Formats: sequence, structure tokens, C-alpha cells
Amino acid sequence: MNKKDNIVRAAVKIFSEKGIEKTKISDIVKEAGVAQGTFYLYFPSKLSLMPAIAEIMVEKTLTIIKGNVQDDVSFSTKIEQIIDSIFMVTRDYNELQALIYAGLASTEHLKEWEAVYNPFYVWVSDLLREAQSEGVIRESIHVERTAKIMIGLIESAAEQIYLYDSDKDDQARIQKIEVNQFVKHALGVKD
Amino acid sequence: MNKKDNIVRAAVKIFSEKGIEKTKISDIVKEAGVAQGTFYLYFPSKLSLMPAIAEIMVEKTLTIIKGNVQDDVSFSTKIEQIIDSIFMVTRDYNELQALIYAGLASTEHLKEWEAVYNPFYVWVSDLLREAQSEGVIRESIHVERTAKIMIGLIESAAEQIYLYDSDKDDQARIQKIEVNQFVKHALGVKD
Amino acid sequence: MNKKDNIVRAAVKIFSEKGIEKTKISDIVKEAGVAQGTFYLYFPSKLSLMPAIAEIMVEKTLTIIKGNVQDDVSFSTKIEQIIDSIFMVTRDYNELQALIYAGLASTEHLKEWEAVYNPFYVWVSDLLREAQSEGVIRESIHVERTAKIMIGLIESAAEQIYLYDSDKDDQARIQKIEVNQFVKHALGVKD
Amino acid sequence: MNKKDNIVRAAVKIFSEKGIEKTKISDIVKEAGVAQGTFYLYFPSKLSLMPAIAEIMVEKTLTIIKGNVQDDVSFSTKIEQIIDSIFMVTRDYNELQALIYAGLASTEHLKEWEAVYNPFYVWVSDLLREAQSEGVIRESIHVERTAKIMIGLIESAAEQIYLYDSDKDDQARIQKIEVNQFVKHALGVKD
DNA sequence: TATGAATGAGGATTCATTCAT
DNA sequence: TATGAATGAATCCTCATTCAT
Repeated sequence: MNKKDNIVRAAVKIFSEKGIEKTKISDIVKEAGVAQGTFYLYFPSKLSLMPAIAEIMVEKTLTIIKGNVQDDVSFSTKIEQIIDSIFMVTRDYNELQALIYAGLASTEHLKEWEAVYNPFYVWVSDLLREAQSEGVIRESIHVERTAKIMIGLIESAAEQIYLYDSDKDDQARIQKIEVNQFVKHALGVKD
Repeated sequence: MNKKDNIVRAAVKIFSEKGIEKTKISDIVKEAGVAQGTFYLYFPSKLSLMPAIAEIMVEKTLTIIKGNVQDDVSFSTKIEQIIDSIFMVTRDYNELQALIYAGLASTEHLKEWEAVYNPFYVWVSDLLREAQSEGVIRESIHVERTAKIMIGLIESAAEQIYLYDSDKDDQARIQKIEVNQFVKHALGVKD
Repeated sequence: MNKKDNIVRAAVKIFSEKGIEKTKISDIVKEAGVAQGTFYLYFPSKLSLMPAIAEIMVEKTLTIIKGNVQDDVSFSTKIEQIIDSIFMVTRDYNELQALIYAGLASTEHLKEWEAVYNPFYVWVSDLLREAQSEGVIRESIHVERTAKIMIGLIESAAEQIYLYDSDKDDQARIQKIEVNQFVKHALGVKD
Repeated sequence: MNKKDNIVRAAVKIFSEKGIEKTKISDIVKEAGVAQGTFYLYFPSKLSLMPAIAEIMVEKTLTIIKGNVQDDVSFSTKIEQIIDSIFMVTRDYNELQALIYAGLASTEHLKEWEAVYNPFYVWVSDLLREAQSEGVIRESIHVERTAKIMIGLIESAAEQIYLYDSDKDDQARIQKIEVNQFVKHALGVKD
């Protein structure tokens, strides 16, 4: 029953329910089951929660991806599974992602943010490197850079769905197909 | 000396300086040189500024793109010019873009946002459609959807540079090359 | 119905009733009949009231002294009337005096404090100078400096009464006599 | 390494640095190097420190005075030495004196305060009584009362210097001369 | 004795919004 | 249209105090 983690967990929940601005510290501590003052033992302000939340988000994303992407399938299938996973996380946490992004952008925690996001980049980089060494994708690709671009692309495509469109699930299905095509051609994936 | 525009201009400035949450209406009106009450003659709330700001951003972006993308060059070159333009806008306004994104995400102005962003999507869609009809890119591409994905991809790639990396200009140069390759392969551009 | 003055007047009242620490801003604004936020239009904090309050205190003191000290009496009598007056003010506001002193001491308003207290010093200096020119007090006295010392002495003596002693009025009577003797001898007053 | 004394010493330091109101118990215990809860083993509240602090101040003052006032000099010289001593203590601890004064004024510890200050009064009373029996000062003086007045006068004069004036040391020199004259005439000192 | 994490009532402070001018 | 002083509900944050260890 670690109180700090409790607070972060509660904040994730409340933030994604009502947004940052409408969330009161008192909402968070109530959800976390700790006293008002306890919050300030661990965090000087609402926004200082962001790096901790971002960390959790990335963990969740990686966990989901690792759970969804199978070892014994083709690279092409893995891409589909990655896209599926990211769309899934975005569906569940899209508001929170936007808020983290904004929260980080309006603070000075960017360095931390990069550190936090790094495991995700590394994981995708490794996947691309492997595919490259097996000759399944273009030789000319810079894996680390492409990993970032690809993740950015998929996340941005997923967010578009959950921000703008109406019949989310149906739109998501179509958007995923398009992203899939887009990425595979971009990578020069050989089925 | 149109007061409404003054307010929007002031808001753009202050928002990108201190973020949305930390910006008070009083900061905006002071910067705009109008009275506190005047704000409410034009905008019912702080967040209702967002669509107006987004509109300005999109206008700026489109103006820059239209200024940079030449008529009499190959589609491949146009892609490069679009990437260049978006990186340029992002370099100058990356903080604001994050804020608009967040501001829109945390409000109910999404419909307006989509409307505002639409001209940009349409412009790129038209470009893609033309390229498709000329057989320069893949037949299988859904132009509207791909336009959105592509814009999302390029913007996200550009933001990565201006958010995280250190030697911005150099990194931007490399990132643009990679994005260019990525997009062209994705689209199946035939040089 | 000047709101700023209202706030100061209310603060004087509440402070002397319940002390600084126990006084809430909300008490002051309630007494002043203004809104909570109005306080902050004029004063950034509770302690920033102090110079304004000190000013009022000095005004009150001077008013009482000028009311009590007659023109057509001997210098010796005037001293007695001054002592009487200061003991009177101290009796009514001794807590406030201590608080102002503390409030000023714990802030950076000392310069202001001196400026505020100055009229009082000047008034007594003038009295001493007149007495000196009439040969009623010692030639060797430095009037400005002695004015300050004398005021300090009388106030400190008065405060001793209202801080420590029990039968205030009786003690005050005796203490005033002693102070009177003390001061007159110090000044070398010739009856 | 007596913890109680440590706390008092730390409180003296922090109080004179930041004032009573702005001093938190947590500041004091941090400075004292003890735990938060330890404070409450020795003192029921912040203000209950005051008598202990006052005691230290009076001890210091008496020590300095007893060290400076010589046995084998005239009463007149002793007065000068007392004035010197009080100015010295005030120079070093003037902020603290104001704070003790305020702290005591705003509490119910006045009885203790009087008890604590008493040795000082007694010491000066004895001196005056001796001088009186030797016929060196006025017969009519009430020694206990005059001791208080005199101490109050000198302290108040000293505080004026260290509160308001700029060239402290020079001003102090002049002020001391004036106080000396003032007191000696008041007492009717015969050289 | 000693600790220090946890508490939560209490009060300071903010700032979007109104409205008389 | 334009003003800006005034509002006061909303919420942040502090910090003296407690108590299980």
C-alpha cells in the first residue's frame, strides 16, 4: 500500500475521467484514500504528477504491446499487432495522452519525458533492426529514427480517430488498415 | 486596431509563453491592451479562444505551404516541400501546436477544430488525388484518410525534433530526410 | 465609502480585538463590508496592512495629544499632558502597538514606518525647541534626538503598565508620576 | 547534545532570521537536527518557546552587563557602562528582542515573562538603591519603578538606532551620549 | 525518549465573470 | 462598444499536531 503510487494511480483514473483542469487535488486524494496534505508530501503540484503518469502510460502501452505481439509470426503480422495495440491504448487513454502531452509541454519535464518514453523506442528499434537483418524491410532505414517516426505516426493516426470521428470503432478499423498499408510500404515490408 | 484580433493575438503570445492553465484572462487583456470586460464581448470563455487560435495557425501553415510548394515540380519534390514547410511552422510554433491540441482535447470544440483544420486536409487530399490520377502514387491509397495520416506523421515527426532533441537544425535536417523516404515509400511514389 | 480605508479601519478594529495571528482576512472583509477578493485588490497580504495601520495609529496619537496639550499652560504642564495622552493611547491600543511593532519588525517596511512616525517626532521636537529657546529646559539638549528618546521612554513605560501590571489604572497613575519626574529632571525643566 | 537546548538555540536563530509568524516548527526542528515529534516532547506549542528564549536573552544581557560594569567606578560611570552594554546586546539581538516582545504580547505568558525579566530589574534596582543611600542620586526616586523605566528607556533608545538609522555605529555613539545625559539628569546624578 | 510519515481542519488566495458607468 | 472595480465561489496549500513504531 504505497501511498505515492496510490496517488499516481488515482490521478490517472480521475484525469482520464474529467481532464486535468477540472480535476481537483481533493478528487485525487479522495480516490487514493489519503489525506489532502499527503499529496504534497510527494508532489508539489498537479502538473508535477505528469512525468510519473507518463511513466505509467508507457509501461501500460509496452505491456499491452508485449502481450499482443507474438514471437512466432511474420514481421508483417507484428506490425499489425503493434498498430492494434497502440489503437487500443489510445482508445482507453486518449484524453490522458493529450493531457500528458500538454502537461509536459507546459512544464520543464521534457527531458524526463524522453527518458520515460525511451523503452518504447528501444523495443521498436530492436524489432526493426531484426527485420532489417533478416532482409524483411528496406536496407536504407535508420532504425532508431524510424522507430520514433513510426510510433509518432501510429499514435497520431489513432488519436485522430478518437478525437474527431464519430463511429470510433468502425473508423478505427478502417484507419488501422490504412496505417498498416502506409507503414508497410514505408518500410518496404516483404510479405 | 481591431480589438477581437488583438485579443487573439495576445492570447497566442501568452499561451505559448506560459501554457494554457497558467494563463489568466487578465494576462491576455493586459497584453492586448483592452479592459477585462471587453474580453467577454467577444469570447464567452478562455477555451473558446482555441478555435480562433487554431484557425490562425492553420492559415499560417497553409500560407507557408502554398508559398513553398511549387506548381511546376514533380510530386516527389512537392512532398519534400511540404515536409520542409511543416517543419518550418513547427519550429516557429511548436509550443502553440501542443497547446492547441491540448486545449481542443480538453473541450467540446472538437467539431469546430475539425472544420478549421479541414482546408489543410483538403489541400493535401487534392494533391494526393492528382498524383494518384497521374499514376505517381499507389492506386490503393485512400486519399482523404492518407492525407490526415501523412499530415499527422509529419507534424509528429517535426514535434519530436523540437520537443526533445538538442541540435535542432541539424536533427531536423536528418529527420526530414528520413520522413521523406518514409512517406514516399508509403505512398509508393514513382520518381 | 472608500473601500481601501474601510479595510484598514476594519483591520485596526479586528487586530486590536483578537491579535494578528488569530485574525482571518475573512474577519476583516466581513467587518469592512467588502468581498474577500477586494482585499487583494489593495493589499497583497495581511502584513502589508501594517504601514497603513501604523499611519492611522500615529494619526490617532497625534490627534489625542493635540487635543490634550493646551497652548496656554507651562511647559511642565505640557509634559504631563503628553504623558497622559500617550498612556491613554497605549491603554486603548497597547496590543495593536505591539503588533505593529512586530509586524513592521518582521517585514521590510521599516523605512515606511519611520516616515509614518515622523510627524510625531517633529511635533515634540518643536515643543522642545520652543522650551529651549525660552530657557525652560537644558541648553545642552539635542532636540530631535531627545524627542525620540522621550517618546520612546514614555511609550515603553506605558507599555510596561499594560503588559505586566495588574491594577492598570492605579499603576498607571503612579507610573505616570514617576515618568513625569524622570523626564522633567532629564530635561532640566524649570517650573 | 541536549535536545531541548538545541531546539531553543535553533528557534532563536530561525526566529531572528525570518520572524515568528513565518517560522514553521519544521524549520526549527530541521535546524536543531531533531525529529518533528521531538519538539512536542519539550514544548506544547510554538509560542511556549518564548519564555525559554526570553530567559536566554535576559541571561545574555545580564552576563554582558555584569561583565562590563565595574565595581570600583563611580555611579556615573556605571550608568555609562550599562548604557553601553544594553546598546551592545541590542545591536546583536535587536530583531530577536522585537520578536520576544511581540511573541509575549500575543500570548498569555506574560507572568512568566515578568519573572524571567525580574533579575535584570532587581540588579538595576539594587544599583539605584545603593546610589540613593550614598546620596549620589535624587532622594525622591522610587528605585524599582525607575529601574524599569530606565531599562525601558535605554532599550527603546537602542532599538531606535538599530531599527531606523543607517550609520548604526556612529548614530549609536551619539545616541548613547544623549541617553547618558538624559538619564543622569533624570536621576539627578552628582558626579 | 525519539522518530517522521501522515493527517485534515483551517484559511489564504485566485481569477473567471459581472455590471454599473 | 468599452471599461475595470468588485465579486465570492472554488480550491489550493500550509503546517501544527498526532501516533504507530
